[in-house]
Amino acid sequence: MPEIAEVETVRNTLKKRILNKKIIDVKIIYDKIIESDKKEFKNILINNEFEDILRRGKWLIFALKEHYLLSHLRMEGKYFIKDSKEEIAKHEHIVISFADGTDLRYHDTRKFGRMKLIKKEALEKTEEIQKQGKEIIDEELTSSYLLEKLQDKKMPIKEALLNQENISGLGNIYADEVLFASAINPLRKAGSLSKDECARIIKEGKKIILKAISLGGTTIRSYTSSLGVTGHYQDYLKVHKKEGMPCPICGNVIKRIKVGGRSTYFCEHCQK
DNA sequence: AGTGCGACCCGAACGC
DNA sequence: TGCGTTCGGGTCGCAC
Repeated sequence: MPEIAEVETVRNTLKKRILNKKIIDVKIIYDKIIESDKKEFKNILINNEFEDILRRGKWLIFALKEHYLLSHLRMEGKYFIKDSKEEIAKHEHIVISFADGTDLRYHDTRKFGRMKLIKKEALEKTEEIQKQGKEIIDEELTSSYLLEKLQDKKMPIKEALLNQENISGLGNIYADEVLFASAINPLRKAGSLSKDECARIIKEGKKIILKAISLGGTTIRSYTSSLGVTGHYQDYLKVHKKEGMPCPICGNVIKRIKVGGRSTYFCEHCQK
């Protein structure tokens, strides 16, 4: 699933449902999801409680008493809240049971998601967190910052936007949308962008992501974020998944190409 | 260092 | 209907 808008939606939804409830049981059904020690995972979680849920880039960060549980949903990870009495469904890999008779269940069809338990003081030293670039919605993200990150890079700008070390929070869908809104061709060499073009990416990126967050993210195919929340940003997509359809600005046909192995949709006429 | 590609997984969509 | 193929809202690791 996750791009930043979806992860933020999950965070906001879960915060209302699971904070400060005592954890009484943990079932690990598919253990490769957990990158840290599996025994410790259970031991630390049981009798603990979630005090808060934070986010850094696409990482969800569940705050326990002395630890953080880092969770990355990758392509299709979802969280559901269910009655503990309900049978474990297919693709539910981690089940965290609370004292009030409800479960937080991690569901991941493709098993790409990852979880990792760390001590609180280790957060800033944790590689996954530490290497994240400034967030697309961070007030401190400036065109000079982006210009410097892209400097000398020969890779296509689309690929550079997907690398979370440059800017964090954009994924394949929104990268296409941001480049379209900024009138920049996805194949342009990242290092060739002007400061003004960097400013456009930031301005349009913020606008798009904030709107997507307000709409609960994007639902493509049957993806619904946790708890059956369905995003509605897909109604606003201008180029992504629109191959063969007319460009909403000039009417030319939207093209689909591969960039860095990922499907990329754009308008040749509007994006030079 | 930079780039390209397979791997991780599974199901849905697509082509015949 | 059935069957094989392709592809994907992400990221890492390995080979050049």
